[in-house]
Amino acid sequence: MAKILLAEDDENLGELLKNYLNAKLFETDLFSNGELALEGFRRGRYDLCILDVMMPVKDGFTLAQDIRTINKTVPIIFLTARSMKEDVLEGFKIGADDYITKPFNMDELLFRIEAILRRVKTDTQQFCPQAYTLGKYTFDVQKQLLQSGETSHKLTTKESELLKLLCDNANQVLERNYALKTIWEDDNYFNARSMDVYITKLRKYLKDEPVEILNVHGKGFKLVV
Amino acid sequence: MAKILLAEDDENLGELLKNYLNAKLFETDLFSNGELALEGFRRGRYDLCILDVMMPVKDGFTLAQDIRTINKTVPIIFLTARSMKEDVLEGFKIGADDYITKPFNMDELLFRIEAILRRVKTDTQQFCPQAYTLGKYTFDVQKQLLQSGETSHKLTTKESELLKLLCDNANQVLERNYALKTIWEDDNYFNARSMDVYITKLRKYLKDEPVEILNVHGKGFKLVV
DNA sequence: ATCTTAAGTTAAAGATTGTTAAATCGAATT
DNA sequence: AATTCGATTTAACAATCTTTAACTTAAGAT
Repeated sequence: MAKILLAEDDENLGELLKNYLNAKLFETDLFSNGELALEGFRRGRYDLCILDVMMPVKDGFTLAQDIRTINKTVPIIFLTARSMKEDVLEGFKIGADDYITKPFNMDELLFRIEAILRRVKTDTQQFCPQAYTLGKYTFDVQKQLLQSGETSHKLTTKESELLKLLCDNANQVLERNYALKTIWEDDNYFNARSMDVYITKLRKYLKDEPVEILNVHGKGFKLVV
Repeated sequence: MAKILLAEDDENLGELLKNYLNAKLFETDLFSNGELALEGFRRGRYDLCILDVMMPVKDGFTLAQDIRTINKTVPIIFLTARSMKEDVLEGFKIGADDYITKPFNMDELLFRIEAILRRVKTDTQQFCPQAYTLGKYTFDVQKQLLQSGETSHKLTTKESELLKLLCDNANQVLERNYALKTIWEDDNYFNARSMDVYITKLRKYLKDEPVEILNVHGKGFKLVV
């Protein structure tokens, strides 16, 4: 989840924004002036900054420049009191990604945030190599490979997806409808039967291992390790 | 210098914008409706699209969606007649990077364009090198060359385009229909089979490398590095 | 105990993908 | 205009993946 630095001296607006953004599943830290915000920026790792232009102690533009000396790429959005053209252009010169004039619509701000993060994110998606240990096997999720020194099985996509879900929920019940919606995109009778077939396949791979796929009647399956 | 696609049915405004942007050292192509613009997009390589929402034949939103099926990342800015909130939110949902309401200030548009291009540029500098590393090979996209000290393969255009898409989406699923629309311009049965042939070719080049092109049944392919 | 529903297993059917080779296309050259 | 050559598409067949079907077994309820 993206972390947002919010610098806004108006306490009411600041809290309102923070709550709104947090409700939208962002993690927002609010600072009431530019100095504090800069300190906060040094301390934490933020994915995006929203800076009010008019603030006591250190205004938004100065703050932005300070942030830029620390981090040249973090997206910055300015909030300006009204459409002061000079302000706007000044902001973009510093390297703003966007600006919004007060009063503004929350949804619009949200969409602008999302538009910017989307652009940043598509390239930041770094792969996280995932591997689980199942008895003598190592399950490489990326490569869809179940391998040990002696033997190895190349898994099909569905086998791999299902095994991954089971591993993610090891020793817990993986609910049928959740697995079906996640992997098969719809939980109907036929997909459920298809899933049963794949459970059988996985059990065959793991039959000599000290792990077991148990059925929880009417609920789902549990991988016991 | 960045190339801009401009779709605007109002001839006066369109020419004005085009001249302004060209004066600012962009290379701008103007299209007077959505159909022509889409055709132009297929033909040329653009760094940014500016689309009027209200256009005859094909409106801006439909055009944007068509463009997105061909290219998921090219920045899009909408021009809306007035601040129609629904329009705005709709636009962002499609994946707009920004929008501007008419009447607008040319300088502001320019700064917004620059802000977006700046971000795209830093991203591409950081994450999308012109060359990828695949095992012992270096894949030079420009030169369509897959080379190592010992061996090197000159790739054909299609081989190279497909490998580039796979590299861009490394460790993620490259969807069949996306690849087909991007490289083959149409996803029909025969193009799909043609793509399969090229997957085989690429696999042969990479057969001794620690990278692999996996099939995701019914979805597409995944280059695992 | 009996009944109903869920799950297990296996095999076949259906669909997608892998591979190779031949046919076609298009640009460059004769 | 014909020829050549490489690139791409089409065709044919093989292999693999997924779903469906049929039948069996197990679990829970009456």
